[in-house]
Amino acid sequence: MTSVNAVPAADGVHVAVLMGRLMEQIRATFAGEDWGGLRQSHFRLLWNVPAEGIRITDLARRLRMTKQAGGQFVTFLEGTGHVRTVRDPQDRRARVVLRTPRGDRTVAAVDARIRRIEREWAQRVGPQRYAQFRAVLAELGAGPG
Amino acid sequence: MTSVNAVPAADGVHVAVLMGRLMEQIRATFAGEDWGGLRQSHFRLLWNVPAEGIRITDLARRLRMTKQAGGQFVTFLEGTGHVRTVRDPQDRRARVVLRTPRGDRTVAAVDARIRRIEREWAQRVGPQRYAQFRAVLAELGAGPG
DNA sequence: CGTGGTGGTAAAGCTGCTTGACCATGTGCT
DNA sequence: AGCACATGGTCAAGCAGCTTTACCACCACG
Repeated sequence: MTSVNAVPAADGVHVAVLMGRLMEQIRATFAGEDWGGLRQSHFRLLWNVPAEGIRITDLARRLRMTKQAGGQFVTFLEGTGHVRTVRDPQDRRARVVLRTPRGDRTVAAVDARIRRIEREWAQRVGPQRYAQFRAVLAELGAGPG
Repeated sequence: MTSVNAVPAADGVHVAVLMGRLMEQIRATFAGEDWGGLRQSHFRLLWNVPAEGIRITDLARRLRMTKQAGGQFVTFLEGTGHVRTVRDPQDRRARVVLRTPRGDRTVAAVDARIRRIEREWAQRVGPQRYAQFRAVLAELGAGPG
């Protein structure tokens, strides 16, 4: 029996490895399906474009990347028709990124697909245990910063 | 009370995002410290070199990357003195990768650092809840394949 | 022996970024 | 009105962490 303060890491595999494996399961699932040429990085960006639109700089800050990187992804997704951009009338320097109907559909589809994966996981470990798992994950993910 | 089958994902943030945030916390922690020029990818490789040694091809398969990529990392870590390689006397084509004492120390230090992060997390959500979280994570990470 | 499989390397290319340089527009001050 | 400085965005180059393609060296077999 381990002491009360012990973290049950004695299996020799630490959290980073385990989370990496879970992430890999998601990655592999999506990689094995046809998502019209979009990859995870694109989903991540698209997912962070709110309905009201957002400036490239703000989007980039949200994703913790440079505005240049943000701009590259926006250009790509504009080419595939998932977002469009308009000049901000209040500030003619700024471009506001908006999701197209196609972008909306993609986001909805991705959300649904992930929920399906979560349901499978919940079944594997039991819905209640999964709910607890997810609650702790949310608390830790909310984080100190 | 949610239904028995429900996944508590209604916060609109899915697992992938949450896990990404946790991984980012680990990444940022290591990035803010001096690890002698080694990065996460190097730790990952080093961590998968067992005491008895391992062939480059087997190491690469373990990490689910090509043998070429494996070879590149081994070359790098050989340059930094964290691993050494010897020709397999049974099969002169093969190179066996072994950790040096320096490599051993690094692995131990990384393990200790991660355990410290885990202890912080356990304190934040409570040791018991963290233990449950980690158990579920291990089960899901063990995976179907 | 030769024929095919396996261990490894070399070179080029791709993704997902970053850094640095720059221009255009906005904001505040005088 | 004029100027300084900040901010939004783009262009070009480069780096990390891989993959693909091509190849050579050695092994195992019949």
